[in-house]
Amino acid sequence: MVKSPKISASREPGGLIVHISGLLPSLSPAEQRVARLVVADPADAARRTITDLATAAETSEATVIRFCRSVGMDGYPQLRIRLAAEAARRVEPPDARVVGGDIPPGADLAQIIATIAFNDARAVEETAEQLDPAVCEQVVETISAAGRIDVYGAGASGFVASDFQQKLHRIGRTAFYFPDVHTALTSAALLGRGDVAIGISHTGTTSDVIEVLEQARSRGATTVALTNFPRSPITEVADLVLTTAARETTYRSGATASRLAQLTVVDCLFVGVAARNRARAKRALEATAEAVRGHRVGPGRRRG
Amino acid sequence: MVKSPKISASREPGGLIVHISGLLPSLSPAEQRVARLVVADPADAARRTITDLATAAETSEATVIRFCRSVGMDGYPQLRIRLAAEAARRVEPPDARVVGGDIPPGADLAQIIATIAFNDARAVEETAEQLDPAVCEQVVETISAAGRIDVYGAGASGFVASDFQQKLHRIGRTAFYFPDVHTALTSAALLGRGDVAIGISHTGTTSDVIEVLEQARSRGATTVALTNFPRSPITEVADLVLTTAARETTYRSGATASRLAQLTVVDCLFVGVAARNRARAKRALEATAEAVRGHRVGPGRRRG
DNA sequence: CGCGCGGTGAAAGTAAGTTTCATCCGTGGT
DNA sequence: ACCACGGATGAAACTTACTTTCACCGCGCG
Repeated sequence: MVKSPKISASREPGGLIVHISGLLPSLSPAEQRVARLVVADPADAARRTITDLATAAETSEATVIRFCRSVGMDGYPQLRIRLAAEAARRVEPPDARVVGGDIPPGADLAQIIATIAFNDARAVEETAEQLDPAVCEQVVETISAAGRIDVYGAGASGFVASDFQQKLHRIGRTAFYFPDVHTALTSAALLGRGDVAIGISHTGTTSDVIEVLEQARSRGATTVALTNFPRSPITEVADLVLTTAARETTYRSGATASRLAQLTVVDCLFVGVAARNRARAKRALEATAEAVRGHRVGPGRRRG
Repeated sequence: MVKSPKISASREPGGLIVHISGLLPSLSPAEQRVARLVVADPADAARRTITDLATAAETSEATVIRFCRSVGMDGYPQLRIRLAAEAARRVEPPDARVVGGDIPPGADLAQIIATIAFNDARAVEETAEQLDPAVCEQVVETISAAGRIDVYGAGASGFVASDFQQKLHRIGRTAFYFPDVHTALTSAALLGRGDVAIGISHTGTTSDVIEVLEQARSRGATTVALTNFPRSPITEVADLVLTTAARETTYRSGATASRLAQLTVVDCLFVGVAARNRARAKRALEATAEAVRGHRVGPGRRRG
């Protein structure tokens, strides 16, 4: 027997609610009561059980089912998930985050977290957007072919430098990092053609790093700079320049966003180098992972 | 009878999937099969009936229910609607980025950059979403009131630990970091009531860090853990637990995304502590900035 | 060697969703 | 005025989905 008209809602991309309210007048009174509840608060409706919803609409479960069919659903469960999905989508769009700016003086932790995360994520994304793949490619190539790699950085950028060094080392490249300027200078003096010196400085004005890069360059090494400012002094002593895109909020002198951006770049270079020789990199990584295995304890399942 | 620990997922605004993947290693094998299906395609899972899902995971309905409870849901229907909601939200733009997964073997630099940046940014955002402001608040408070702060971390997490130490130090808090386990243990043994020990470990299974935290705790210090896995061993020796939300691609053993996530958390804590006493923090920051001024060179800035 | 315990699925039990059907009520034809 | 008719509706039967219980298995530990 031919059942109800059944309006197709199978693919109502964004408009289940709209769809329902559209055919609201064509529904029977009892179904309308259900429909109104659903339209008024989809998320809430999705949470209810069919009996619950029926009671709320002062009707029977049967009517709710009929309503489901009327709007083109197979049954109640399907309606439920669609409603949940619908409700979730129509929540966020208008983003009310504290964009870009500083952290307001009276902010609570939740606000602080949202702001920082937003800026950090932003810095990462924007950095990626403005990174020049061609330059990256050259850097990757240079590193891959290098006899020795020195990574320089001071202060906050020192962590990044150190990190990069460690990463390269893990995939079997000969890389160094020096926390101390004198040692760094010494090392730079020993570089030569075919070697690489990478200087990291957010501001691009850190004289120590610039000086070391200069030294390295004068010895014939290829120099690479990673900075946030494309025309800062450090770029003048670098053969290849990579830039980050971070806008720091004044309150975070630690240069956090910039550091995340730097790490992202380092990461890209690292993966690029590793991808050059998958097999070798993989072997090296596995070996290093194996090495620390003894320092791991078993997975701590639920507390017994 | 006391049921399982039940990690709160009651309000996991955007991070159900993240939450689940964090809990993954602490689940039993059969539950892990279910979890993997769910994480792989939440929308699809939401469409399935419990029997269907159980079959797909080659297990019984009972296990699926157990899985629901393990991740903090009341039952299967609740999981279902949450998944539907989740899935609806994460319909990423038209973008066909290689999400979460590995970098394809033949990828060029541009692809690598896009993928990494996407995952990194994602890790930062998701971490922020699932961070519990209340716990952060407690940590901030503890740090603010602490006589001494020790930050521990090994390997990649060591950089983060070191970074945190340096940041705290810059705003005038007495903080230490030790690259060496023995020294760290020694230091931990000297901690007491009112002091804080912070242990950072992505996997939460680094025995060195756990050991040190344990030592610190036995001396009466408040212990804080920062890890990606809410039920890993490290959480058992921590009074306060903060979690990151990073899904690593296998090719990046360096745990990059996780490190960005960790840094974001560190940042939040740092700003939180600094905000506690704006004046003092500001003064300290200015003083430290002034100190390195001599190491900066001229024009530098922007397009100088 | 056996004791206990976590993990597991079969099966029993319960709740949710669906169908059936009798009733109600308004309508229009006689 | 009466009564057939048909749509709307909810009670109850029925089916399916979800949840709980329980016995078993395999494994680590004393």
